[in-house]
Amino acid sequence: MITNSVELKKILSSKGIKPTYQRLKILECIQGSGKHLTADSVYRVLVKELPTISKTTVYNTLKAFLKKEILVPLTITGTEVRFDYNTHPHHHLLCEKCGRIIDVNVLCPNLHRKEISGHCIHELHGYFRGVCSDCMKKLSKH
Amino acid sequence: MITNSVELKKILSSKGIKPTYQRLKILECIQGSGKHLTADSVYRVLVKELPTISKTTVYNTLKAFLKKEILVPLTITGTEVRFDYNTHPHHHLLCEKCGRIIDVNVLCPNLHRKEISGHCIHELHGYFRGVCSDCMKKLSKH
DNA sequence: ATGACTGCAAAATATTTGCATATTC
DNA sequence: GAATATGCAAATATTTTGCAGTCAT
Repeated sequence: MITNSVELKKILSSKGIKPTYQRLKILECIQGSGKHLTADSVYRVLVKELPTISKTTVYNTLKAFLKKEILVPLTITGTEVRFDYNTHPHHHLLCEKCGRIIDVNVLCPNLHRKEISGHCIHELHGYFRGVCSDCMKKLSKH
Repeated sequence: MITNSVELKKILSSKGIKPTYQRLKILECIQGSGKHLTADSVYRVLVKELPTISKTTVYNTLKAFLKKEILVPLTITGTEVRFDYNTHPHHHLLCEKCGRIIDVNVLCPNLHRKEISGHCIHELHGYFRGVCSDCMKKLSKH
């Protein structure tokens, strides 16, 4: 990731979102982490250097980012939403051993379909459940 | 759906789950609905004819069914888990207009892969976001 | 009577809302 | 200074946990 604060500001402005300090920090946090953070984890990271930030602002902001399609929601665990910086479509793996969510690149013929049996398709979310390669290695040592 | 109470009882027994009255009712409710219910909607349906049933039992039971792979969790909205009676793997569509979750049958070459870049795959969940055919029809009338 | 199942109440977790204050153009 | 954004506190929604009572074998 080479995207810096100035570029993130441009992205927000181009989508009609005022690039306030909090909003920039929230976007920077998610795109810089390389992970799939929840609203709560974004809050916990930011509150260290920005002690006055509130969870409400984090939630408001993330919701706005979703609407403008700056972020994509990952709803894999079912009890929390994670946020993915919207680069290109890809699948995910939820590791049943360590709980991590890992990017997986697979070819999928359905990724760019616009219509399926009369339904209009906007996007495809695919995720696998299984055991990640790291956990597989640990298991095979025993 | 032709599966009846007797067959459901067999399914539970064969998976090592004691087929109590509550458990049978819960499974019957989900498999008979043809929909994708949440724990809360299962509870609200059952409490009408079984006023003493508790949400705790519904949650306990559904969790046990997941572990034994009698049901599959649908985690599409991100703030609630829906339950699908596990017949054969299929994709879903979340309609952005009406909010319904609809079964979609698509061919997917990744549905039966057991391994991807070192990760061990147990199952694939795929869902589309878009507008369902019913809502598309309504839209085109204007 | 032993172990598993059920259900109430309370806790924990995740998210939303109302409203007053603060910030920005 | 009008409009928008922020943040506190309280409310809501979903799920989990502790524990006591119940049921079936």
